[in-house]
Amino acid sequence: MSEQNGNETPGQPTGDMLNAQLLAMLKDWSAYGYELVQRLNEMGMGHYNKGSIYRALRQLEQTGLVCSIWDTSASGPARRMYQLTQPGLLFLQNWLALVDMHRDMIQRFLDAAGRQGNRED
Amino acid sequence: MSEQNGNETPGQPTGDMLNAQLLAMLKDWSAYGYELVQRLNEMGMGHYNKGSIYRALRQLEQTGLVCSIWDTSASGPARRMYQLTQPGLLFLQNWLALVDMHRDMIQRFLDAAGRQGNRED
DNA sequence: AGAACCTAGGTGCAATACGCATCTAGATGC
DNA sequence: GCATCTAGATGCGTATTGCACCTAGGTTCT
Repeated sequence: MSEQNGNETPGQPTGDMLNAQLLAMLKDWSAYGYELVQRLNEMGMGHYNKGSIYRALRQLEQTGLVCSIWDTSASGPARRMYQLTQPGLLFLQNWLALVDMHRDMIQRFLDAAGRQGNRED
Repeated sequence: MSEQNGNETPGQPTGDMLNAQLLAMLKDWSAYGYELVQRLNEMGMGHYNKGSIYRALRQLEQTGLVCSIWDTSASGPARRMYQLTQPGLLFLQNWLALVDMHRDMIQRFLDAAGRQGNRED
């Protein structure tokens, strides 16, 4: 994942986080890479890298979480259409559970008002 | 972030995700690396890599999200004690907001019952 | 004493992941 | 022809990562 950029702002989601976003977007309808790149950027959560997304999709296919076919029906360059697979859906559910744990854990620590000293730095 | 391992299981959190876990654990009390390694592994969310955790802590210090001092008061090898800084707390809050967006986005896609075809793959 | 083990932090290296720029190629418009 | 948009992909230098290994203080057992 992209690390800090010198301040306190988290970087863009990459790795499993980006994978999960992509899989989620493929849940109920096929899509192709170019489309996903645009939709991710429209969705506001930071601006994504084309190269990383295309490569993430190819890797998701290699590991069987999505599958793809070439779509030449539309005019213009051929599109590689992706679909979520069953393992992909499983991954997504596992990921959601893990993110929930992560989120709750952080929330718990943030909520726990300084029980010893509450140093202000 | 660690990628797939050939099945549908997400890898261990690394990158910003690991950073957030570490920062959260430092919220209200200082701790040292060895301790954090053990506590992370006890907390169940996968088993973490010693090297990655020590390096993450050093990098968090470089970017100012934590600070550290050597603690030689206890017996045994010296411990590098870490504390969360104000920027670190800010990072944590920003991260939580970002994770919430990520989580909600995935949840939204998972909940949206197949609105077109609902292919079972 | 010294061997074995635990704590604590760290490094070296190969493999992977990433951002950025660039490339190919079809289609459309001028 | 030439510019531009769509669509996918790659090359390359850097950053991260996992794994194994190393240093060093301390305790326990023999």
